[in-house]
Amino acid sequence: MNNEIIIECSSDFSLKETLISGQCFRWTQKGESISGTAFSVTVEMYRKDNELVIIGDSSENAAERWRNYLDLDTDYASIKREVVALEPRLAEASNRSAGLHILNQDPWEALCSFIISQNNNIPRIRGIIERLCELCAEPAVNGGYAFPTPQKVSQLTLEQLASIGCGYRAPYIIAAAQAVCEDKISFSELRELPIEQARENLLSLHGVGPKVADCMLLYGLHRLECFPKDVWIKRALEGEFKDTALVGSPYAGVAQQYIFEYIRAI
DNA sequence: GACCAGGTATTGC
DNA sequence: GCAATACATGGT
Repeated sequence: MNNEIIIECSSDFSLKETLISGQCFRWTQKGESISGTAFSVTVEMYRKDNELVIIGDSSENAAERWRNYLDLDTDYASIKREVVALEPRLAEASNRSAGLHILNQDPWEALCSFIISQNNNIPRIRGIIERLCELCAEPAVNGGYAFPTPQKVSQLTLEQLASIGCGYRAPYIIAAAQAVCEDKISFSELRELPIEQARENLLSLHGVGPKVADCMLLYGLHRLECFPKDVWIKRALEGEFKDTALVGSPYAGVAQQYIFEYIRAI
């Protein structure tokens, strides 16, 4: 394992806050390093002062790819200042999540993962996703499995999906996969459309409601204005962040992540 | 054994 | 339109 990439990055980035957070489900912390799979490549990453070390990806554009995935070129310090200015009660939560970035995940993986997430808990979501990958994805470079393509998923039977424990969500998963295959859902379109239209588009999928649509747009297409409201966030909006001005701001999604991690940690 | 989890579809008023 | 309810599953 000598294919080591070194990426310069500022102190304003935290691997742990970013990858061990509710926005993704396939990363695991082992001591000081974090390992997982994205773009069909399995890597291990750790932080060393102002350098990020990534082990396991020997492809030519590896550094650029991970730089983009981890969103290292976005100025989160200024985003944080902006949302805290708008909502002073966010000061503590944003400090606790210091260095959290919103990933540039594969949009299909985000859509599928958050369909699975509905009325479900995080450990179980992770388990279902891993079993889905083992069931029908290609082996990843450097071990483990890729995330399965929509083509592969669309061909699964309800029985196969039942066998990995995804419960009543099985038909939703197949419907979403088919919609992507048939280009009824186009991620390149969703990336460009005004947010309300992008949302409408996703809501046409059976099994995708407002929360999953917002998660898909925020985590899969980096639409940072989306503010997914799950049970935890709704609780926060009733209590500690009652009548917040955050919803509707251009970086509401980043604030949402701060609040999500904060509320859950209490 | 009831209750909960990064909700949604369906039904009934 | 809005409030209730069923839905699979596994953990507490």
